[in-house]
Amino acid sequence: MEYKHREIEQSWQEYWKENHTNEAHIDHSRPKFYVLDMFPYPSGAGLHVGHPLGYIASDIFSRYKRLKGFNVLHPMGYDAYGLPAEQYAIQTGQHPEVTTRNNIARYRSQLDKIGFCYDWSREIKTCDPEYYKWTQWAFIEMFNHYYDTKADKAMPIADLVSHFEKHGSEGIHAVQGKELKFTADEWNKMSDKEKSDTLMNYRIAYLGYTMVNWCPKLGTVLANDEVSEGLSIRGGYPVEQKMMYQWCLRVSAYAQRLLEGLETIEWTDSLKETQRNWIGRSEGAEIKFKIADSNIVFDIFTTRADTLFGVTFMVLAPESKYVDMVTTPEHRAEVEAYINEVKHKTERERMIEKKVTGVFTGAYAINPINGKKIPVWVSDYVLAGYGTGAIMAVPAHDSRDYAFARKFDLPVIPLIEGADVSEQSFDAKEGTIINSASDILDINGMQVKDAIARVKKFIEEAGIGKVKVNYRLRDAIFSRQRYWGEPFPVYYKDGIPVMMSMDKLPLLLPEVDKYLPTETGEPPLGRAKNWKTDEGYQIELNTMPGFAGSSAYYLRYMDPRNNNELVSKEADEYWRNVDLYIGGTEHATGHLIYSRFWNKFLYDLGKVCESEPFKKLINQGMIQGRTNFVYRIKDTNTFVSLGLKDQYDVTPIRVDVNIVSNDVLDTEAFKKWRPEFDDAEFILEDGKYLCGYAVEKMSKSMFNVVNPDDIVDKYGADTLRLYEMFLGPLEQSKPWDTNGIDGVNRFLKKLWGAFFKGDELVINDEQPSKESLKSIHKLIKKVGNDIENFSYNTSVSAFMIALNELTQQKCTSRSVWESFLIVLAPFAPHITEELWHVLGNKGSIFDTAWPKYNEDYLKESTVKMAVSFNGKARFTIEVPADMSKEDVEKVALSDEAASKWIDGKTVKKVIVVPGKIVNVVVG
RNA sequence: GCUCGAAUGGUGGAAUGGUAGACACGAGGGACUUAAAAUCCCUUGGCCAUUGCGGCUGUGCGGGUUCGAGUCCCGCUUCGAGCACCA
Repeated sequence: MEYKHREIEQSWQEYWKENHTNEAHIDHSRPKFYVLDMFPYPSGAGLHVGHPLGYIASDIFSRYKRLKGFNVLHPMGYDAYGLPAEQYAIQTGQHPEVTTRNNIARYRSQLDKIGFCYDWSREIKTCDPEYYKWTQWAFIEMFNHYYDTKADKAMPIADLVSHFEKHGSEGIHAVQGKELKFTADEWNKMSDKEKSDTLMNYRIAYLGYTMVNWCPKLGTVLANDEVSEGLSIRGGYPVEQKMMYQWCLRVSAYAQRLLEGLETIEWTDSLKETQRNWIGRSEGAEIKFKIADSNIVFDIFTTRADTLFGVTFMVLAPESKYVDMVTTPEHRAEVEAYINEVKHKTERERMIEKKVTGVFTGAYAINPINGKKIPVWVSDYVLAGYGTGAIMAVPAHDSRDYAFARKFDLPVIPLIEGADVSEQSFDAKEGTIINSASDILDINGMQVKDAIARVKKFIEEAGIGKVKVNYRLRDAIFSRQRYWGEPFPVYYKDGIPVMMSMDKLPLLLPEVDKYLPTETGEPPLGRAKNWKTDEGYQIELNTMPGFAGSSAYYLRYMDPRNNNELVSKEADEYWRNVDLYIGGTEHATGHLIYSRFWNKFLYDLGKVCESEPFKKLINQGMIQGRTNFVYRIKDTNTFVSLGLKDQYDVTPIRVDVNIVSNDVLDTEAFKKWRPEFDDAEFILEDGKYLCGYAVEKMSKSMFNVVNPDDIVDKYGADTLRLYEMFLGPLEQSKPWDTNGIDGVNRFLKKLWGAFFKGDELVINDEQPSKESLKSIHKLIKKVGNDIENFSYNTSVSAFMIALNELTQQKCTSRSVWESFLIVLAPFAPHITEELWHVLGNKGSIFDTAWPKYNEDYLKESTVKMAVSFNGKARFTIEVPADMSKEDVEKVALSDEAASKWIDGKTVKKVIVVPGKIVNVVVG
């Protein structure tokens, strides 16, 4: 009988659908297991063969867990808001919703063909009002909370308000934008607008003036993780810095908990490291510097309090408010010119130039440790957004300060014994301190580490500063000046932002005539008719960013149709959090930070019961494209095969990989591929045209896109699934190469063939042989271990080995083959279901249990051991597997060859490792 | 610059510190076939021997620990990833 993958796969996919095989329900009699894929943004290009890699891995794991008796939740949905659909809308006028719906339909049909076990009854789309109602709800909750540092969690803003009414700002423990001080009386006298503005300083979702990444080409601000090297990730357009009044999320309040939480989850070290870098905790001190002959005092942040004696100048960021305050009249013109110049440079220009620039303000600060007067400069190498936007410069021990000092001829005072600072700074945090003494403090002779601690303690005692921990993590900018996103449930009453009540949610995205900013430069929602509340108040014109919808979607899957809550308590307490999350590394600093933040916020509110959303996370590698090249002889239409191309002057041309097989070009298809090639001629080698290849990103423009639909059609979904896993370790990036796919396809055909002789089923109820039991139990053990360790490629090899062994043993025993099918089922669900059925079983193979393996079958009666002398293997002995160590030694030494070798020398040591090698040390 | 990871045949890749190269692709040879496809069998790291059995060498480079190192340690080289005027 022939293996007909098309019929088999279609019929089982229908069976699963009709029987709701993959739907999950709360069931307290079974342990739960939640397996999640990072849901895709449905792009217009559809899925290529790289996308399903992670989905296949999670599918295998889900099916395996199910066979192991777990109640598995394995849902899928779409991250449906995104720029491409909107850009397409701008160009064509087609509503992004239409584009998105079409793309989703395409994705769905592609996913269905691969035979995933998703519970589609739980499907969600972030652009669905029933879904984004809860995104809007979470935003309102964030608006209504502040972060309390004493309780170390989010608390209702109302608590803060009542504190203000009684005590003013005195005695609060709140994370705040600026340090504000006011009395109860002052608070009570504030206007509603003033109160609103003041509270923005504390709310977790707040409106604030911040420096944002503005992308003029996209017409919107972007989050830090959406920008790389001064260019937007989407589209690669230049990004500039701009002050804007924006909605922000106070993610920074959670910095420490986001850092600590990493200790409790099973993520790869590199991913945790990336998040630690992004959070960027740095311990240091904030020290007060007074401007000479004035009352102005400003703080600087440093991690090197020990270098206070080496400060030879101060630097303010151009955007610092102190610049204006300290600049002397004589220097004002020069300083203003400099600031103007800096302002007009984009971030990218600043980075490319890397020139040392700056200007003197004319002011002097007083070093609090020794009373020395030091000049205050302005330079763009100091960032406004980090620390206090001001630094103390220690050129001897900081390379940036050093470069600045050399350029402007400022003094350099070495503070560490033996450090040569004539050519470059000495940045290392080690050595013995010198030149560091004054009337009030002497740290000479101390080691750097101790000196830092000493100075920190001193400045706190002397009241000239305080110990401070800074984080690089910034608050997330939450407004986008775009159309295709969640509308903010906010309206403005007399200039005061007001949250809508829950009964007004979801606030639906309105229709607009064009997806472009208004003539007055307002976001596209400015075009919406009647974008006002019933009372006539203007509704917010910005929309939420892409990460808004993806930050809590894993919770919604637990209870996707609940109209009263994001997730019911019952569902949350059963499914808890994601046990296994699979997705790409590109979300390491975006989605995976925001989700953790969002989850912790909901945790503070008591809405979810786990403080971390994703217990274990696996990053699947990227599948790159494998581009094929043909070589055209210059100024001709003749193409020369790879091996002969060096004899000619050729231009390499990318050719569609779909008309190339095993690097051999289908020349007829090539002629038809493009009109200009229809009279192409070829210089062949060995009668074939061989193409060159290169590994590149998989994309249409490289002609290297392989569509999974084509593979499924030609070889079947089971072959695709096995082959994707066989390609290499899951977490490693690798190029797609269809060349090897015949191997796994052959394996499935052989498996099919093993069940039949002609059209007759050959499987019977005979007792399996010892060898067959050994082969199958070896396989059960190996595959179980491999799946738990995500080592799927070696599993595929194990199946091939086991199949070869069983066929060679002519094994036809039903029990053995049934075990084989169950173990293979997670990888190749269709063929195993079919053969399971052929064996006379009813129902789905996934309703059975994973076979138990018996260690006894794996034990060898005898083992071969290599006996080696001084590490060189000499001969092999065969001994009973359960022989004692001492007896093995005796056998090894009594062996004829051994005595010959030892002749004339004495045995120093005999090392016996059970089942391994006997090593005899002679000398 | 800092942090993390990687380097094994023609290719993708296997190897709890214990006979490196499993498994697969490709390649070469053979069987079946009028022929091709499909299928099956043999060979396949390199060098030498192949009228012997086999021998030598070999996991990016240089050291070290160990009876024994692809694996552990130290120092490099190259590639990849993340962060980056973060004070």
